[in-house]
Amino acid sequence: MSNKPTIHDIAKALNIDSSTVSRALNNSPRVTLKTKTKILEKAQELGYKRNVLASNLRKNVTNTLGVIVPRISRYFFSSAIQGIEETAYLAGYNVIICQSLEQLEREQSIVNGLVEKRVDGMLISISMETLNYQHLDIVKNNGIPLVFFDRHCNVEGNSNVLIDDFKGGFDATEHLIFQGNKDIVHFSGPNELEIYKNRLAGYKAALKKHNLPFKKDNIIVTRLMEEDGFKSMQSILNKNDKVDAVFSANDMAAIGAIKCIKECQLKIPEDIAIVGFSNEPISTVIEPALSTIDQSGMQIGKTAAKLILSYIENKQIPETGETIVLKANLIERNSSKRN
Amino acid sequence: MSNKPTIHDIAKALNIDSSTVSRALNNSPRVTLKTKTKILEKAQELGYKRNVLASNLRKNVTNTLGVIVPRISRYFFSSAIQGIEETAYLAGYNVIICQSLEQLEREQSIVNGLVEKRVDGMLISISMETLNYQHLDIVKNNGIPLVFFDRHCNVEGNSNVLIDDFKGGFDATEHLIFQGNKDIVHFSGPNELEIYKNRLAGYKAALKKHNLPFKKDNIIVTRLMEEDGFKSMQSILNKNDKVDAVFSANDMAAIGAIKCIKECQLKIPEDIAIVGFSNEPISTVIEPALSTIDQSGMQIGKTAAKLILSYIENKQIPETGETIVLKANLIERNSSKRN
DNA sequence: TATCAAAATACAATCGATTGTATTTTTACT
DNA sequence: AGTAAAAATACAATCGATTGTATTTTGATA
Repeated sequence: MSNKPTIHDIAKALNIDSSTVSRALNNSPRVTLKTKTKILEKAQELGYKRNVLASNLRKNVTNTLGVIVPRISRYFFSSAIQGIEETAYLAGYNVIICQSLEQLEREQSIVNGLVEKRVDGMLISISMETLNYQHLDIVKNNGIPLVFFDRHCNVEGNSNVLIDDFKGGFDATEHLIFQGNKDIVHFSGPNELEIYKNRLAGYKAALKKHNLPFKKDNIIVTRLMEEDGFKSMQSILNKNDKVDAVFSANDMAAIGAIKCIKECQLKIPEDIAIVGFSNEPISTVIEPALSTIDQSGMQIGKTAAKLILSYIENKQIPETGETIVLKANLIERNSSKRN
Repeated sequence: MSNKPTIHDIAKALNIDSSTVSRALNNSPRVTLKTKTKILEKAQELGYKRNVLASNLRKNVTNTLGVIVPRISRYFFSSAIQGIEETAYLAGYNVIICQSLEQLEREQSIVNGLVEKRVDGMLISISMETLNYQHLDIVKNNGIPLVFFDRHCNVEGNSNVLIDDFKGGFDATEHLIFQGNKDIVHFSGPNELEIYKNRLAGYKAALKKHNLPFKKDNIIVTRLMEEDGFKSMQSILNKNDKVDAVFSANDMAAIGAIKCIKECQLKIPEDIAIVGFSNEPISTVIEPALSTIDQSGMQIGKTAAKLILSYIENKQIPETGETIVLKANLIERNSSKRN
């Protein structure tokens, strides 16, 4: 089929055995230096390239990580992927990227595909539709290390790399309270997802600490797209004139809200103050600049990659998972700072 | 090593040959329906999963595309990757993503790695340092189809998916001229890159058409990061008070320029009008909203993926490459529209 | 020089699926 | 029933590298 030289060609040319060639190319101490150089020269001469497929089959590894995210083009995820790729590259691993597009069914089929492809490890940030986790059992059953990042599930024994969503939610809300706001709406995401649960819990805790009443009506659950934020804001402005602040569980919805408020000729933060979550680049550009919780996708990605690489290299997944929680810091900008 | 069932286990259990099992699982017409169902049932019973590594070795394919971009987290690239992934997924392919981080050396090593890994096809948007292309020869030499997208190189026989950079540059510049601007600066990127050459050429052509003089000093070449745009704008404001508009070869630099202009208390577009390039989401959020050339990463990605998949499926790379040029349309926003 | 341990290399099985060819079984027709 | 053609299945090599074991070679020592 192809004319690519193999170790057998090298062996034949030098009248030695292919096992010796293989060992020489892998720099095994079992081959004498003289033979090694002879073999390396011949390999060079023939333009030999190792067939990774054959090697992988024999060794049952792929030097590949599988990564599943809801959507690659979301800044948070693309920067997480960037961190994963950089870390994996340094360790000699490649990264297969897949996107669930927030669909459970697709996530399931991707998981199966990656297991079939024998990735050495898997990193996942689950979709908004992922409310049960059976489709992930297959990963563990096949002995493939699995690390969740950001969007995880609350299951004992999993390994996760997260940011401190509770503290983020708490700080964001408390900051709004410090600025004198009393009636704070929270834009939340699907509340089956841990991250949104925890941000909401932080919000509640801050209200409680400062003796502000928790109103069920002040929680608006959507998918937190920009349009969702816009519409949510519209409905607030239509029915309740007491709301003086919004804590949005992500930046995109916050930006939708800002656009809505500006269209209504209201002032930010004087009429409505806003805090977002994620510190996407866009948050420094909108006017007023959006206060938000800094969540470095890059750092999460790097941490998650390091964690899974450690499992792979040690050939052992800890029985009880590890969870690494990264700091989430409030960045105060003009969308919430009253003078 | 592992206890995973193979076709041999199925064969043994049914007292037939493994070749028949293989054919049955691949739905070959050479196996009778009765045997097929028997085999499928047994496979199900044993929890058989095909070993893709073995299959790949034998068939010498990987069902994997390699993608190289300068940086994953740039919106244009992440949306191109999104398009590539979606298209590849539908065709049953996975996508390995690598980033050159604008470094030639790293790009070289990535290319070698992907060739070694035997990807079935490769998509690349070259780095800013990529001024010669020898490291790409190995791709063709190994019979791997290669498609450039966006950042390509001007080499006969390559296949490319591009947008119409010349027209984009021309339209952006002419639009500024129509708005009454007479002294238009152009922020350009490394002029070895075709895309920047072409955008510049479009700029020049528009000036010429409208009998405006081309001034060498009005071309500022940087890497077009946001800081570059900021600094370039600073130096313009410091030395030349006649400049009335900027056409930036990307949005990030344009945004840097806008920030600089606003800091200097000048008005956009009254004092300086600005047009960017790419239509990144951020361009709708900045104030004033940035006029720009719409360049859908998603569409470029999808088109490029379709093109390379066609080469792979047809097992033939056209001798003389194909180049697909997608439309680039001007979007007029407030950063350039004078009333 | 003979002997033995150590070093270097060869042998051969293996990873698991695929596929061209050979053989057996079935089917159809005289 | 006998035979040829067609269908189904079995055999065996192959993809290319890896690795445990066996064999040969080297070299040191008596």
